[in-house]
Amino acid sequence: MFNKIVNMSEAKPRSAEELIIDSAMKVFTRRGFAAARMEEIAKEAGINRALLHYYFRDKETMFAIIFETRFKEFFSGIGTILQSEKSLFEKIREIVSHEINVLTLHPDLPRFIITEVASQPERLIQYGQKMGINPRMMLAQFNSQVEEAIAQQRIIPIESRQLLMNIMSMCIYPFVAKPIIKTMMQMDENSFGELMEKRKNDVYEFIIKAITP
Amino acid sequence: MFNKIVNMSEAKPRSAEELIIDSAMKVFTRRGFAAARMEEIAKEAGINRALLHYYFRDKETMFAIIFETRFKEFFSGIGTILQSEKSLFEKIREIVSHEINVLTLHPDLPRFIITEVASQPERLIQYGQKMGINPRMMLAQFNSQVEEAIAQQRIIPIESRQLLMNIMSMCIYPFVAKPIIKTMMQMDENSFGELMEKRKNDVYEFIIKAITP
DNA sequence: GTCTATAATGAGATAGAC
DNA sequence: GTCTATCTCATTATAGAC
Repeated sequence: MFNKIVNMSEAKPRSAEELIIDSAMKVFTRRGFAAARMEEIAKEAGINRALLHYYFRDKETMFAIIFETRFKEFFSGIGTILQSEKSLFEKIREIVSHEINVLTLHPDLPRFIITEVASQPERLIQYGQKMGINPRMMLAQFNSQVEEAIAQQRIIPIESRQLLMNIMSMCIYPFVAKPIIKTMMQMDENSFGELMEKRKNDVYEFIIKAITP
Repeated sequence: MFNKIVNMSEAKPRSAEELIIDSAMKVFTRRGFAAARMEEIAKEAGINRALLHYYFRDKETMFAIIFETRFKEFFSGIGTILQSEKSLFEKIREIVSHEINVLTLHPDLPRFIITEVASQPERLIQYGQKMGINPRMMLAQFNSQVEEAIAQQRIIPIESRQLLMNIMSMCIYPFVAKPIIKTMMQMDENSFGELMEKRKNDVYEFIIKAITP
């Protein structure tokens, strides 16, 4: 019990395994698989290179674990929202604020997923079905919701795929291109953060204005 | 003269140097700097590995040449349009169709630029000024154009940075995430192409609808 | 479990023949 | 100019002491 209290005020002592996972997450995300160095992972974890191989057989194995985690972070939220029972407009609001919230915390998540999927597209199908993601269903539901809204003239005619692409693009791209945007628009970390915070509402209103009759 | 005619019907015989450049372009773009292999570049050019070093000192040098070319492809078009004397609406239409046209021809261009800039942000400034790109001016002009349109109530109040981000996002992101989108939406190369062709108009109208009072 | 030392390999770069 | 053979080095992976 005394220990518990001490641990609450101190930084919790993490196992080597946890330290490695955390470090690998950072390094793989920052550099991508090919440019990541086992040395850098070990260093950031504060342990020896050989220990990486003790816990995880090799680089590929480590990467697979990291990729799966990040893959979930990237897809599970949006999947849940798309499949929920919310109304179309509510869904759009939720997607926008959820995406921008998550990506504010993990700005380099989408670039990581995108580059690694591009370099090995099999992974998308492999991990997708491994964690029970069914794009067909997700999209079908969104699609019929859009069709219905069009039929009832609550929104103007628009193809649901284009609408979904618009929504996702406006949320995700600014983070994918963050280094470019920051430089071009001469923003520091803070002003970028503020712009994204404000963007949650701006993008939502932009979309609603675009699709409302 | 006879030779000329023959050459016109045959594939033009390209110099080793050109073959290497073409191949390097493909391989670096496909894999990124870190994962690109000199072996693969040589193979695709149909020549020997040593010859790469004869024409271009080393991997870094080769990459710099490729990167500069692709950097221009990515930025010069948009730069020219932003700085032109066109009206705001014309500008938006031009940006959208120009971007989608270029990226249809070079779908993996933005992913390449983005990953390589992310891994070495100095390059952005370095190459940017090397080819006389001045983001401040480009954005300032677009900004005042937006402000003016707002003042004259031709468009609703909107922050120009957000508007520009929306435009660029909707054009570029679908190509950045192409492998993901194709899989999720179960499209083949053709249907993706058709969707993008249609997108030129869809995105333009989406934006206009969103900003018109 | 964690380290040091070392092996094994992969990949970039150079030397030198033709 | 173009190739084969070789060198060098960085990096992953393993063996074995503690």
